[in-house]
Amino acid sequence: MVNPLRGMKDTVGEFSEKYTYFIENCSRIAKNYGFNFIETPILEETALFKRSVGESSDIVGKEMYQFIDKGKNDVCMRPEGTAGVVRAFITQKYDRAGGIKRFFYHGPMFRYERPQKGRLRQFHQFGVETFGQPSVKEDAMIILMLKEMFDFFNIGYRLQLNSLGCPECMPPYRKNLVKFLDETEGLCEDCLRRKVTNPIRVLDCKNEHCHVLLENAPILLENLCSTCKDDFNELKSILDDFGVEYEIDTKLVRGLDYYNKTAFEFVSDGIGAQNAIAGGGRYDRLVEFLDGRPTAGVGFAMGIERLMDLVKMPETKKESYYIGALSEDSLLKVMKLVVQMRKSNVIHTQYISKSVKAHMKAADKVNAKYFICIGDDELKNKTYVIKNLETKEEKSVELRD
RNA sequence: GUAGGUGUAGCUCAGUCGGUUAGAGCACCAGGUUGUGGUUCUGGGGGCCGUGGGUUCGAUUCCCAUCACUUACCCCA
Repeated sequence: MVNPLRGMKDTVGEFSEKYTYFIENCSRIAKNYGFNFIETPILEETALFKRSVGESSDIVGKEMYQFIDKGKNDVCMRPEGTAGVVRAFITQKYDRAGGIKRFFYHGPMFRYERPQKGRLRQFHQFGVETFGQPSVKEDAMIILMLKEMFDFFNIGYRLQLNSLGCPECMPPYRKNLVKFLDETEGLCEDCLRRKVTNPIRVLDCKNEHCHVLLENAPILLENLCSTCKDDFNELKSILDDFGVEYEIDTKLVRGLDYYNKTAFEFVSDGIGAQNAIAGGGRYDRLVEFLDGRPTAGVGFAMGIERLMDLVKMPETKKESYYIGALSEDSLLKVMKLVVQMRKSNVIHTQYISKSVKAHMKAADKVNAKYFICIGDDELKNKTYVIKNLETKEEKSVELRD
């Protein structure tokens, strides 16, 4: 027997129904907010992810499905969605055209990690990206959109907010932080490495000992330039106005290198240790890092698998038909009726003749609302009966050729 | 990469202090007098007890190894 690879799951059964339901409704809401569907390739040049997600990130450092293809290209299966969308934005020369573009996407992402609850090697994200809109009002708007999606599915969450500053205030802060780290003894190995590669991520360290050492570290949020500070305050005030609750987390830095200014994460309790259900923020420099014209960007991604346990499907109302044959002679007639009715209805059937009772049991099994059976009597009288299985009402209908 | 937990029917799990033919519930199929369902009743199919080795007269059970799944660390969605 061939098993699926570790950390890879089939989309099938109940999960498949929820998945479709989720994508359909998120897509609908995103369209209402002015976003258009985009799909980018799963395979991209490795350089794309190295330059966008960042070599210092764990994702690029150790979690990528990377290989050399038959054309000797160094390629990767995408570990996240933003890089590809930004690349597509530049490929289409939208950066040169100017204006505002909004995209939503969904599909599989790949990271070579140890699977656990809420973490797979192939998982699925639904995400959005806005290009060319530097206003913090857009940041607020996509958070409101995310809230609307979660509210639609009745998913509880906590929103955590931070600001990562901009090219004006981040570098001096970073210098400050590195100085502090240099003076601090006893940091864990990872932090010593991060101090060089990406010092901001030291703040994010889960090591308890490091936590204690970092208590007096300079705080990013208190060292923002006036523009960043104003923007962050405006974001908070908009969210207040819309009644969106949030927590400020000065240590929220996120694992990807491309974020600046607004960074946020939606977390949910009770779904295991992997509790981030959505994350996003602003990435105003990313387009130019990837050789496009400087263009502001902001977006988020949701982890679909992590949300599926929290999504409850609405009661589906019965509406399908079941049509069965009572004799060998009526089988063909049943098939004709089935094909004709399938033009506008969901029809279940079976290719064998059997008793009314057996057919009705089969009709119940597929959750049909209406029941039709055709046997020799029906062929002779040119009529058949439609039975409503819920109300038990029966209605006679003419059987046409 | 590290640590714990679990592998028995399609699914959820019992069980064997080592001993004849390995069980239940659910699901599936058939039937309950010859054309009216869901609940019920009866019957049926279906298991190399994860894999390999060791101890033993005898292993699904004890021991070792291995693989898979799972949870957690780490990191993230």
